[in-house]
Amino acid sequence: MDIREIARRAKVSTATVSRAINHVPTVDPQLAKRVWKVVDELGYYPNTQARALVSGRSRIFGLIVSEITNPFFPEIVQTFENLAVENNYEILLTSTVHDPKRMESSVRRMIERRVDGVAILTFGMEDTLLDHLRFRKVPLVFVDVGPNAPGIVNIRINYLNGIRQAVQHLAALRHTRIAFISGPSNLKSAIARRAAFKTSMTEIGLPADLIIEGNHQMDGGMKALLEFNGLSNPPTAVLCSNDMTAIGVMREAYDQDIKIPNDLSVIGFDDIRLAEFTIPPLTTVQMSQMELAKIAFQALLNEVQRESPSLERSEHELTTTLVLRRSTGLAPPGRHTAKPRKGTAGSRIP
Amino acid sequence: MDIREIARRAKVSTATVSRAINHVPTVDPQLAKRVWKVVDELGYYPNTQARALVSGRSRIFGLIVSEITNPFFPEIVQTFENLAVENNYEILLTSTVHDPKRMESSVRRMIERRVDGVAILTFGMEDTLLDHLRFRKVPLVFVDVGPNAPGIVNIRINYLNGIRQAVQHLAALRHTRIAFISGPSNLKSAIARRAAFKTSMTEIGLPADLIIEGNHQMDGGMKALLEFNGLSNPPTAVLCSNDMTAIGVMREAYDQDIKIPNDLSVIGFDDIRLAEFTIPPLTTVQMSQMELAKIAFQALLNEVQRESPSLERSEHELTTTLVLRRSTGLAPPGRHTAKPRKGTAGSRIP
DNA sequence: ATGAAAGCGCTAACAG
DNA sequence: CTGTTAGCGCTTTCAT
Repeated sequence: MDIREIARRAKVSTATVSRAINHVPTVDPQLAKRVWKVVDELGYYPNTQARALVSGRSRIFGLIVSEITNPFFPEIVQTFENLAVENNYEILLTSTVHDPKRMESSVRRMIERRVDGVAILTFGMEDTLLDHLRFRKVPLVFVDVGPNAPGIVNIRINYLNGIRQAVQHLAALRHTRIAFISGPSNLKSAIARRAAFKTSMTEIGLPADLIIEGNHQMDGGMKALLEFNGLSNPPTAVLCSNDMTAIGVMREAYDQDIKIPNDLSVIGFDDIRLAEFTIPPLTTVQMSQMELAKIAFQALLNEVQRESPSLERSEHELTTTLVLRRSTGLAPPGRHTAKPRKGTAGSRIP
Repeated sequence: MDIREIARRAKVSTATVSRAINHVPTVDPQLAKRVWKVVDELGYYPNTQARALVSGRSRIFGLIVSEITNPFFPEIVQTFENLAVENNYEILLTSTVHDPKRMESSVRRMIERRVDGVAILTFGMEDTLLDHLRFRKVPLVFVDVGPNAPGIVNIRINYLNGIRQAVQHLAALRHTRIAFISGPSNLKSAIARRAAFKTSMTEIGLPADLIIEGNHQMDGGMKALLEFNGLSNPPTAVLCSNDMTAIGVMREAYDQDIKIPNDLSVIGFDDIRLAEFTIPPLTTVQMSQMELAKIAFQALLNEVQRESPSLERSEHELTTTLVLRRSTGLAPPGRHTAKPRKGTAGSRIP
């Protein structure tokens, strides 16, 4: 069942069918009605492959993420899809799973399917790979910082705003020993967060000397808390470079029978959906995944709809902000002496 | 840059280029080498739209889920994508977000993009919608139960196995007051789980009288626990129809200062990634999302690679199994008198 | 083993 | 306003 079949049955030419389907205003309403009638009767759906082939636009946007199982991404993917549906786009989702081969195949898949634009929401991607996309003039959107070139859209994150709020929130609760568990030191976004922490502490005259490098995973948070507690004067509050790290801290605290927020305050970063469901609910710096997805999608759409290619790279800013839940509280009294802490909890069943 | 450009530069016909690229064995190795050289030099990538148009196969599998933000799905999507990459397929991911309009658009999108098969991992989809797919002879895979028709693959879940293990685990820990929080009663999968619970209880001579209907969300679990605690003889263990419900129970227990597992044992269902990260880590019935994705993908691939259309619907079974973590323990002593429970925890800061 | 050419389903000139 | 027709980039007979 193709456009000719429709044309035959509606007794018009294929061109008219095409025009009717695409709502070209010049077509006679009578004919249009006839065409639509047949279309509906036969359950005809245009073949997008053929459309793409002739029009040169696939109406597909690529979306490259690190891994979908990373709780940071589902919300983004969902928002991106919602916008795609609204705008008659499809989304080609690929994940790099931190594997160079998969990064390569992601780019290859984007090119093979002739996507109209790509949002790259993964951190750390070879520049040479991106050149393939750039070479083909595929509109690109980056987070944090991408190559400095025309037609490339950049979403800059204001990490400082939220992290400053977090630090000041803790200070207001009379914490002075505030620690930071960073992300991997080869991640731009992690570096920026740590820098924002240092700045925020310095601003209010507190030393930013309690910093341990984590890995943005739960076990990194667990290990870091263990280390902090080995100190003669452990922190009373811990700010984490992402939520998974904070969850690790809370888990380790649970195992050690350290009460949150009474004995220890914890703040995360990202505000993944899960943060609402932890025990206690996690106070965290929100980097709105919905906002991020919206900005990225809209930027792509602008780029595609623009007649003349944009000559300058554009910038967008996404700010971060603290959301209070229940993992932070007043600094424990007598905080300058290490509180005696129990060992691991007793044996469990089974 | 197209196949003709390659042909010109390699001084062969487009047919030969096509054959070389597709590794047709009859092509002269010399020529093939020449073709590949040019392909690599120019960074040529075949246009999949054109390929699909002429071959009639898009090499795209559709994947319909309820919502990507439901923690049950990311693992499935990731596994599905990994398999797709291995097999040179692309995946068209759509979510219904429980909206009839979106269900319709999901089906429409699948048809427009001419997918080679669809895995429907969402519960509750109009049969009339599916008819559009069936009509076009698109291979379909369902979970639980789909329409009984040729060429439709069915993945049947053995709910009983895991739920029986859960019930018996609790019984072994001397629980006799075991409650169940079900899912929405219009969901086939939820009904099946509740039935499995009843069967399992009856088998060992325990009454299955403590059942409250939840909603597969956190708040449903919270409310249910509240209700149970209003009883003169509240349960000492709660089995939940899914993990989010269990997380709600644990959250409410935390608010009520009920200790898990000391005062109350909790078991979930699904074993979403998050279950490992709760406090305490959640004992739950695992329904392997990886397995499910693998079965679904493989079934689709089989269907596509088969020469003659299969005449009978095929069945696959996925079993469930209990995974022990730390949310279950011995029934509290003197369980037949309601343990006095404190009210909500004191005021919190901020 | 290779090439010429038809055609997949659609859109967009161009003609009328 | 409508129809005719030339391709979009590729695969695949059918000849050679």
